Amino acid sequence: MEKYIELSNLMFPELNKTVEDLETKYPKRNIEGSVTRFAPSPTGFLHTGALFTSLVNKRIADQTNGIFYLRIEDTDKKREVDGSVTLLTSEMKKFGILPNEGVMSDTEEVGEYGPYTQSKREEIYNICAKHLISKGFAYPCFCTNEMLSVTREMQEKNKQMSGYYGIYARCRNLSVEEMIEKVKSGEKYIIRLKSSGNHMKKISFIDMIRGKIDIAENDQDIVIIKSDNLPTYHFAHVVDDHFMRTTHVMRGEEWIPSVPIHLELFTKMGFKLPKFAHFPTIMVQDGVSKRKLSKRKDKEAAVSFFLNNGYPIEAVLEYLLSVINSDYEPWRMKNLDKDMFDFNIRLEKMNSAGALFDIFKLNDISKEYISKLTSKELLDKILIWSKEYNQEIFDLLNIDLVFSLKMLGIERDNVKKIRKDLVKYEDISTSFIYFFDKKFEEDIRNGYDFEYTDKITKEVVKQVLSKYLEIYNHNDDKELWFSRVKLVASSLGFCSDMKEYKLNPEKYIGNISDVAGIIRISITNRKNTPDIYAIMQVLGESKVKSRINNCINYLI
RNA sequence: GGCCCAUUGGUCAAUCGGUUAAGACGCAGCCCUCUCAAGGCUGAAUGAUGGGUUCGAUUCCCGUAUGGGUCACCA
Repeated sequence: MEKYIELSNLMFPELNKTVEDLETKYPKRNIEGSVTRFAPSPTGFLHTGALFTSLVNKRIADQTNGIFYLRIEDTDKKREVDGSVTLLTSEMKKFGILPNEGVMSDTEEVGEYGPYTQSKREEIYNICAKHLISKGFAYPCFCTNEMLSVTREMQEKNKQMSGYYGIYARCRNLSVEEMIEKVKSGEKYIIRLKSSGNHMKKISFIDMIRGKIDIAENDQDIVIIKSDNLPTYHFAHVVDDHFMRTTHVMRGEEWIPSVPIHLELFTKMGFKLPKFAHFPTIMVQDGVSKRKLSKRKDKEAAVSFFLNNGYPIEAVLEYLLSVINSDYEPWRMKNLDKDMFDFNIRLEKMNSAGALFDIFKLNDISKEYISKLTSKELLDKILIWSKEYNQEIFDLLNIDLVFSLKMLGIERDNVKKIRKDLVKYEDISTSFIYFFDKKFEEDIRNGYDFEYTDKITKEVVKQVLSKYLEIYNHNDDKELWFSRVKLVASSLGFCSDMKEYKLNPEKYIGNISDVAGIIRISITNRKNTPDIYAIMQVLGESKVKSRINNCINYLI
């Protein structure tokens, strides 16, 4: 025992703080609620899976009036990407996933349990590592990378379990005297856990989503402090989640296999275990098989995909909520006017199988969401979005805001007929583009999209437009307007009654919908649009007339 | 390969041993209709597989198959 203490003092001569000091400095939190965290590595943008993870953590904390904090796990300096923290925090903010504590931006940390950036916590890890060494639960390992890879190759050749354990853990069998000797002589080392586990023995832990999980004990002398003096994930996780007083460790299922390591570490440190929950991975269909959402292959893997395309934040969040707990949807249908966060998620209800990312479902939720907005709300949201993500749309809408508002109000501010053709804000640039003169003119530069037939010839189309223009009155109400269209139809040999037309199609050149279609194309150059009367009302008399006139001229 | 997790329609899924196996998305058809969207109605489509346990199994247990994860001085 004495010897271990001597060794630990030799390895950390400057360090005189103890684990007890840390316990005092980071006392148990005086709250009832759950303490959860999101702990990403600063390796780039916010991944969709990470958004899922952070949402659950956030909700569990909020639902219990607990604390949700953000911790940055930057112990791998090689993989770190500049600017990630700024990106990460700003993207989380956009989705409304604000931490109560921890890293708020790349320059700001809030809370009494920090620092919340792992690279700033070296001393804390060292104190804990020293503690382990002084107890004989950890030791310095002097093996070089070359030695380790030789061992690994041999293990592979002999089909043995790879890793640093048992007889392969050369340095664990060094006597303390030898260790002291080597350290004194300045030999380079890293620090390993001295595992006392038995791989043949099973232990179990309770996962809040999956229930009891039986798994082999850890017997690997895993590295806890690397040669750059920073901890590995396993050690940092145990130390941080203890001293930040996390009650619920909730992370992706890829961590399940390393839980035995964590369990041993918690125990050897004398820490109380937090509760664990491991989320299923969000998958994507790739041909016939499923795979993890991949940063490189799948555009929807990055949260910026939703932002760039103008998916309403609320829709993305609702979609995620429905993946977290599938009873969210029925709840939503029953509680139309409630806030989505009035819904309490439950870990036990979460499906443990990996869910496919379903863009159709997201689209549907998004359509539904947008359809419920008033035109004023919609305009405001699109303006906010486009200002940052789509300057062209922003400029177009700003040409005449009153006009834009009317445009978005078509078949909207009327509960009976809700349009659901807008999936995301970006769709403005396709489905509403003909409202803008500049864009419309560009569009017809290559001609109109009329489809001529034997009966409906270019000449007939021209006649329809001329006749329509002749009797058009902008002040008509909708019924009057339609009766005039009927008049145009019957005067030129079209049938103005659909039922009659279906009975005797051969008697007519075409029907009322052909006439409306011709007018539609002359004004919008689209075969499909919302109510053509409403469109004309928004465009105004002079634009309508000049567009029809232009079209007639084109046909000559 | 070892270990771990998973497996109900194309997708998300409900069922706390007994159901005509919900619902949603998507798909198809019909109705409504100036086109589209929406809406209404209808439809096709599901318990991977082999054994147990049980009066009875989608539900519990075991094997097999398939998919995913993990075996670093990365997280």
